[in-house]
Amino acid sequence: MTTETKKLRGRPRVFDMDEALDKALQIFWQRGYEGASLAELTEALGVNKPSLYAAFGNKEELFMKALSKYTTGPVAFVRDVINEPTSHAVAKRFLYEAADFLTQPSHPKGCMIVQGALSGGESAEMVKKVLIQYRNAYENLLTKRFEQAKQDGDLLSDADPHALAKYLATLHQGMSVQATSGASNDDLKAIADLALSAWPKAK
Amino acid sequence: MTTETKKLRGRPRVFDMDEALDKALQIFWQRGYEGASLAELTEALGVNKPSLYAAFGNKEELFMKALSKYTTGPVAFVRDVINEPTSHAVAKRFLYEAADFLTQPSHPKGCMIVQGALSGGESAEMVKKVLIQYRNAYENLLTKRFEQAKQDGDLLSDADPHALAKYLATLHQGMSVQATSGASNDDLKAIADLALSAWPKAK
DNA sequence: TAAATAATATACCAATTGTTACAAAAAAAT
DNA sequence: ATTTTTTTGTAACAATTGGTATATTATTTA
Repeated sequence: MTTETKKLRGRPRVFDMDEALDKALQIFWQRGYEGASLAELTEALGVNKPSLYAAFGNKEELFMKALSKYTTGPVAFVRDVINEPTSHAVAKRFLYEAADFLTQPSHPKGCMIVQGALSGGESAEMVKKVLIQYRNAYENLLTKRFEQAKQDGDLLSDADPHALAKYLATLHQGMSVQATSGASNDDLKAIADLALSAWPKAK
Repeated sequence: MTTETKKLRGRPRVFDMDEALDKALQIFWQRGYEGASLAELTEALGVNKPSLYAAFGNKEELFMKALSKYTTGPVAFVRDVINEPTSHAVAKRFLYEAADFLTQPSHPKGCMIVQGALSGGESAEMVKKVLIQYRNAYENLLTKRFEQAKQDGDLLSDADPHALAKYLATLHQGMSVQATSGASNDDLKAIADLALSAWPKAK
């Protein structure tokens, strides 16, 4: 029993918070933080503004919660990537799964962490910063994995873990832009293959 | 005499259209289409709204004109890239100049054609489309250059010009995101070097 | 000097932005 | 049955959005 439904008093909430957050995620994913208006959000969620504010706080908090759901939901798989046995396998799986994910027709194209708030006005500043942190966090994860690969002898001593991680992150971010612009899964796979041919050989 | 200053009648314009457009470009470059408000634009240009509208049309037209200035100004150099003698030289110069340009401290980080309107509300739809066209146009330029390289024997017959062009475009777009997120010139150069090591050898 | 022309500044417009007061409604607790 | 608690719906809020009407000012032409 994960969700302990304790008897709460007061008028019961008419909507499911998790479903609502999911719908908010879709909107933010597609429109970006500033591009998503509260009118569109409440409309899509089927929840009026006071209820939305009571449940999630303001727009920024709603975005952050949707973002959190994004990282533990749709893109949770990327954390497993580092468990591949070799650095090459890590890179390959990362780029291939990115290609699949970014072009999936079941949800908006591209990555929310990349496109959620790249540019924008003053009001998007905080969201922008947080998204940069998310991107850096994942990049650091890859860096550490490739440092490990060096210790394993899987990467030669002249390999640069930081550069390799940034290379993959850059490709992912570029592929995200490509996907949003209409690139197909095959297009991205071809890019991934080309990119992988640059991968340093093991000893 | 490029600018024929014909005697116009009526009250003379108090601001320089070219300078004003340049300032608008900076704002759009940094904020994106939707993120740039008319208040910020008029403030930065030192021109009040009626004058701005009389001179450039509405916000969308102003953006398009700034975009046009962008392509014939700051990023005009990318058209020369295809004149390099080999496909590898084209790729190298493209990525290196991108690294320099995207991190230059004299103007906003990143590329306006990438970040100008990746996501956004309904009102940004047209701008979004136009930016995609610009990106595709340059990608096609690279594709054609690499098709030529195949005919030249500079690329082997199994090379895929389309994929190579998309590979470079993707790297550029990813590097643009990286630059906006704080990556340094050296970071981007290291990415470029790695990316170039994937380049197919000539016969 | 007067007429014609065009850009200026102020002040406004309706529509939308994110956010909230407030009263009615629905449940549990007393 | 009444109180307490919480959510709901309506309706509003000030601020900002992109965009203009209008009157004034500055210039050239006649």
